[in-house]
Amino acid sequence: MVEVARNDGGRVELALLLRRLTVELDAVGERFAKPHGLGRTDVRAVIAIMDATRRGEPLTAGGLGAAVGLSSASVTALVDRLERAGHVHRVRDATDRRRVVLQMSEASMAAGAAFFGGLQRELVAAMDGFSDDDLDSVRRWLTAMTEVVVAHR
Amino acid sequence: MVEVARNDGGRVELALLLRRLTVELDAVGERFAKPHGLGRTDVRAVIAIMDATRRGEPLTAGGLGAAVGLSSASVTALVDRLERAGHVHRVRDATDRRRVVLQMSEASMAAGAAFFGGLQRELVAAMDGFSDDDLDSVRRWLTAMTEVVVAHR
DNA sequence: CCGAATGTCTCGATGACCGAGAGGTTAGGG
DNA sequence: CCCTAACCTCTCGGTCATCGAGACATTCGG
Repeated sequence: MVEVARNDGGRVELALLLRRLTVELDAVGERFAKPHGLGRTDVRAVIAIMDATRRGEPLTAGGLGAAVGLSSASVTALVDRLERAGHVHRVRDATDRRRVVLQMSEASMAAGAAFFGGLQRELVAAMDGFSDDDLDSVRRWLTAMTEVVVAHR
Repeated sequence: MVEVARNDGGRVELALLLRRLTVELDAVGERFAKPHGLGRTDVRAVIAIMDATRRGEPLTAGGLGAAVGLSSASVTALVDRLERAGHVHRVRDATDRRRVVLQMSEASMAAGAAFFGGLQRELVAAMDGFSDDDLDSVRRWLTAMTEVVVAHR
């Protein structure tokens, strides 16, 4: 690894920086989860539900399972946990009464917005020191890296 | 979120791109874990052991626990699993015989290098389309973002 | 109206994790 | 040389997240 870092123009270093950043972002997730009595999966679930709600396409139990990669049995247990903790409500869909749509509670929506929204604002603020050209480079880079990662099997 | 995206020069979009990328990188970890009979934690452990070994400071059981945030009991179980699967060996430290240092097996080292090294090569290759200035912008940005994330409590 | 498809939940089993504490090892002071 | 405190790892018992299989309710097409 180190020995490769000679004539690559620092490209390997960027890969390592990226890994470091993802590790730290992971840690942030845990710092959010702990005080709220949530586990890893629960945070992913909450984020998925909030994202879907914001998109105006509320998640169903099944959709949540697909989103976070859980079996139906696990989704039931997961939603039980989140509901018991007051983070989501189960609501029977009016048009298809087999389905259960998940709604975030006001309080949890606010808590999530405060935590992650706060982080996002800090990140955006830290971008003030960058020119539009800088940020455009970053955007293209992030897009390229994501494509590689998605394609990697 | 969307409504903030008007006059920020795409900064929020970058934050979302970053999140997308971390999610995909997470998925890569799982694609590595599954076929090798490993769990989430196991992969983190293997990476920690490989990193430490490369640094020339082999991890002990206790060090591994600190690195991945597990109790000593869990570390024992974790190392049991990895050892049973043939990924690591327990070796009593010669100078301090209380300690157990962990060594990756040749085979697993090779498998890890093939998988993650391969991904790294693809990432580096995808950076060919970027100028040195581009990459310098990216480097500064990654560094700045990491600082924000680390500082966020 | 009936059967197949669909969405969610229940049950029992498995495995990862933790807290408490046992057991062996080292270092330092009488 | 021994005793004790500190240290590192492992064992034990319990808790919780997850899964596979299948039950139950609902919808949809013929």
